[in-house]
Amino acid sequence: MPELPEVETVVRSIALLIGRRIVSAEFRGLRVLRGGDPDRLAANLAGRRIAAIRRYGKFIVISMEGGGYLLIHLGMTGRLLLGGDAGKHTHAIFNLDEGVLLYDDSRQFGSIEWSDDFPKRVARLGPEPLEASFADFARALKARHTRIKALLLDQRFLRGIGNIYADEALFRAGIHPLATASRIGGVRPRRLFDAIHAVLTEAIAAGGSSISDYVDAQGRRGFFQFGHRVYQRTGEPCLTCGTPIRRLLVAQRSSHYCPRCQRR
DNA sequence: ATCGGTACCTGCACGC
DNA sequence: TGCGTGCAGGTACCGA
Repeated sequence: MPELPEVETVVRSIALLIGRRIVSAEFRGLRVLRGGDPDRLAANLAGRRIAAIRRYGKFIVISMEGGGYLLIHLGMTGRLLLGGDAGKHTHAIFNLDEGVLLYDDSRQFGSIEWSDDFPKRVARLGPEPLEASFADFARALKARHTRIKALLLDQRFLRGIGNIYADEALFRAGIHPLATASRIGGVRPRRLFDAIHAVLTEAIAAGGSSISDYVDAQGRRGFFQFGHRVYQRTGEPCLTCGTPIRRLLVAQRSSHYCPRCQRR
């Protein structure tokens, strides 16, 4: 579920944990723990204090006092929850000197891993969409001969954009999802850059999109789903021209677009 | 090196 | 009620 705006909202909602101490940690059945040793990680975390919590694209990086990083990715259904009871899909429990933090993930596409050094998975990512310069964006766009929708989903191009915000940005920019990135010319690179900026900024302000069950660490739903113009609106009228929104598959992902506003 | 397709996992909505 | 199908904010990995 979570793309950049949702992960940003989660990070903000757990910022109050900075300075807290992890008393103990428990990991259950973990596919999510990516081959790491649950007991060793629990022992490593016990007694350590949280120094910083930052977001890089869709990754959450928790820096620990004394060095080392806890890397968390929410996958499709991952949730970090402050307080509450452990359930069927709770895979990690962090007992803090004040309160408890749970990691919940029904589909188990998320991950939790420890890294002594700054995580390589994060170092490999492209720039933050809200920090990248237009010049760099335009240059990178021109260099890629792939379909624009697939490129927006590529975390090495920009980090943090997922299926919802890719579709929403392309709609706002009037670009067809199958357009070849390098052949997007004229004012359209600028329009796409601005559209990405606008849609992410608006979504963060709205606390993200809650399609089915996304919530922040305090259990609050976002409301940017009410601002979606094409995502999951197949068959409904385009808000600009009334043409029914269409859906097609690009890179095995649903892409929603207006065939009139987004010509090939 | 770059691509596009598949695998991973659970839950839900739908048609029969 | 149950069963099969398709779909869902994710990334990693494979072969071409």
